[in-house]
Amino acid sequence: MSAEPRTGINSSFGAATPREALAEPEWLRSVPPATLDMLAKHAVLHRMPIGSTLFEQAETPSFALLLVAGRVELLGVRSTEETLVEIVEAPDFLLPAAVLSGQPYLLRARVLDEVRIVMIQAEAFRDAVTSDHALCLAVLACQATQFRRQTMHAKNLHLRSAEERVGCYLLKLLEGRTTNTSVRLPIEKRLIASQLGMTRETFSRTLPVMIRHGLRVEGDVVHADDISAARLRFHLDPLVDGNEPIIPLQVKGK
Amino acid sequence: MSAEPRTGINSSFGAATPREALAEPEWLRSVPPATLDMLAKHAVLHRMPIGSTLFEQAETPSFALLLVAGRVELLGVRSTEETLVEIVEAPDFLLPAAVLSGQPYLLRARVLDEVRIVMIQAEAFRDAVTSDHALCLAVLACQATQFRRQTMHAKNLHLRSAEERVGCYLLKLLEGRTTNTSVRLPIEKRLIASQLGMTRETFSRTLPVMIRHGLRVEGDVVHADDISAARLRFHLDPLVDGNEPIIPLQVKGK
DNA sequence: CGTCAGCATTGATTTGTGTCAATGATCTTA
DNA sequence: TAAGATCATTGACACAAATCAATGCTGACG
Repeated sequence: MSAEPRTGINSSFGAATPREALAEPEWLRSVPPATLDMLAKHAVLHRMPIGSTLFEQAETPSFALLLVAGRVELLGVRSTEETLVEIVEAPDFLLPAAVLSGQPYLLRARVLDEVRIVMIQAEAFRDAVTSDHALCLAVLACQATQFRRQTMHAKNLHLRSAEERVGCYLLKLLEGRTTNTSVRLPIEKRLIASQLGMTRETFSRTLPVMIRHGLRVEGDVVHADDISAARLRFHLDPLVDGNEPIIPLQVKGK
Repeated sequence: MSAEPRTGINSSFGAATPREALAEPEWLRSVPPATLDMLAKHAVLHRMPIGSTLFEQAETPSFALLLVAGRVELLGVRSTEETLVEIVEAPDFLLPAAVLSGQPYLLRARVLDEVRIVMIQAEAFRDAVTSDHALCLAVLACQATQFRRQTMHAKNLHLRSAEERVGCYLLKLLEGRTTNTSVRLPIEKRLIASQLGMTRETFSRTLPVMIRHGLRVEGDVVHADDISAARLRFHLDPLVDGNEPIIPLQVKGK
């Protein structure tokens, strides 16, 4: 493995207060400052280290958690088994569905990167959503995007073989950089494996196979020996691999 | 198999016009009549037979589809493969996420029962959501509930074996009726199988095994020979098997 | 600097489910 | 009522991926 640590793109060391943090996500831009003030009044800004559990399955949410920096994995749990259901990247809300409906969380949330979160009292959050239309639209946009991500994830798992999932994952990494012919794996292999719905071992075994299709992984670096060969074998599908941004609709008078 | 046909509980032959249909779902109650009028003006009421495709994957939605009676399956498609992602039961919206964001559908929608749907022009729907807070909250509640259903489905598939999924499915059917010791399967076995994420063959093979745990399936009837034995082996979990209703928050003035 | 914990790799083996194929049951339609 | 379609069952088999197990690697920390 290489020497330098793998850091996320989240250097956003900005925000020192909840109010500042609430100003960061673009998709909260359209929310009136007064509403954000109100939310901030019932919120605290927190920093949590890797591996911390933000909430546990079956817990009833007492806060709405706005992730302002870092990544969180959402896991379905059954005694000792865990299965990754989604990875949330800042800026986004963590399972707004549970908070809004006041129902227990269906998943466990664990910190992947070091994260910064705004914890907004659930009651205050619901009040804000019911009293401010713009916020309601923003949350709806979050929820809609997360729903589609979950759908894509399900399709990826059920419609592709392990090998294809790995191939497409690597290919997608490379497509990001048009110029470069090699990329760093953004996270540990065990996490990629769980994201792709397979065991570490299977992932490990699948990597060498990729050489046959023009992709070589050494340590945590991906080399595109023959990217057209890779594209020939693996087909990225925007309906599975797409990155869809959160774009709230804008309030309109009647 | 028994002689009598299996009919859904959806006899709601009510609504003859879009406007009437929009008045039916309880979770639209809090939406001002004026808004529903406006939606109805841009909508048509349609009836579709079993097997019809309501929309195709990758299509860009031109209508918001409100399911007022019947059931629809949402399928991920890859060439000839299909995988069931969700089953939507009336009354509910079909993939509001796609309509709101104006992005292409990620799934194919196919009619299970005969359905009745209100087709609302997408643009009119978005306008209504951006101009009426109550509707926005109602759609948000739909979207949130669907998100949680999808999460439960994912957990069911990944955290339980095929046998457990079948057992829990049958057990859940029986738990509905406290009095009775036997129930009809509500849908064809092939559909149950796909709902449980397995092939017909596997489902077929798993049924006889259930006898060991006090559940006997003959034709399309489930007999609870020893329901406590079944409960001992299979554990229903509200975080996986729960039925959560759509309950929108109510608009509140500032 | 050595020890220890977590990750990664590799091999041998198992196993749950899918696939393919054949037959029978049931329902539909002419 | 016969024919054809769809669904269900059953068996034999294949195979992808998980599991178990052993080893090496890397990085953290006293």
